[in-house]
Amino acid sequence: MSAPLRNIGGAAQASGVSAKMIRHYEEIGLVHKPARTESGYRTYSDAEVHTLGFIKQARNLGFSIKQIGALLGLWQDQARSSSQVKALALEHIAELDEKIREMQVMKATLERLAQCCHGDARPDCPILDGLAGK
Amino acid sequence: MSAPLRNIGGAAQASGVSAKMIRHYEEIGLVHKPARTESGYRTYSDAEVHTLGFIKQARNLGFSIKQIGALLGLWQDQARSSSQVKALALEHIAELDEKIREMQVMKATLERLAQCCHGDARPDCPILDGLAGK
DNA sequence: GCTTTACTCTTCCATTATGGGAAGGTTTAA
DNA sequence: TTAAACCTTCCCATAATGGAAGAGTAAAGC
Repeated sequence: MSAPLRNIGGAAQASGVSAKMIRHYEEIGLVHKPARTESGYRTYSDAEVHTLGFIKQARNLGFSIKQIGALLGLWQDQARSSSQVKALALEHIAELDEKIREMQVMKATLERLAQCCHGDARPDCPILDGLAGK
Repeated sequence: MSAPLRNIGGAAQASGVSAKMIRHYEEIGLVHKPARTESGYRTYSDAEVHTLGFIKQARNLGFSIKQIGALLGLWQDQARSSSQVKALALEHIAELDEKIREMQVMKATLERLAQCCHGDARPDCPILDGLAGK
């Protein structure tokens, strides 16, 4: 009962990361180069698939690839302190918050303009006027 | 008192769009090719600078270049109906809303994980556990 | 064993919007 | 006249993902 090895399609299905992205993550050094069969096919162990799943979860939470690299380093570092991880998470939360706020401002401005626009067959339009700086 | 013509630097300063981006917008056909001096410098009229300012405002509200192309078309179309503009705006509001919602979910999930993390010198960390799918 | 089908391989191109920089010509002001 | 401040084009880079082409490989059916 050796660890099951999968080629890239199986690893993709098991981890939720597309084969395309797995190759990409390898190319940019986010994950180690996997073993290859004699004919050159990549083969992935359970541990490698698990790592890909970790990356997938982190992407789902909006972490950048750079941040994920740091998270992976901490994950695999037995001597990490949880404060390091928490700092990364809080930093990302702050980024999310800023982007959310920016978009809420955009949305509010647009809604205000849209509310003033009668939205019928006539050409005059406060939305365009607003964009034109009037 | 003919209309003052500016070269690209002046147009950039007056519109808030960088010279780099003005050239880019020209290249992708978002704005018309401006006149050139004998030596090849672009020259911009007030109307062209105004158009660039329009684009800048639309970008500030998060419209995509494609959407801005449509907005510009409507802006310059005397026969437009305000309902067309409003439809574009509402569509974009819906996009913003969706992105905001996605990020709020990310943020809430992360905050929940971070709250469980004691954030001290010990290595055990619910954030990493969460990412690892535990 | 042969054929077909489903993988996989690499390499290149595209996306979105923006910026940096190099190498060289022009304008302007001292 | 020369130096600074412009401008030109062209190429490259970002972040994350996808697609397609052209060629090799694996597995299943018959």
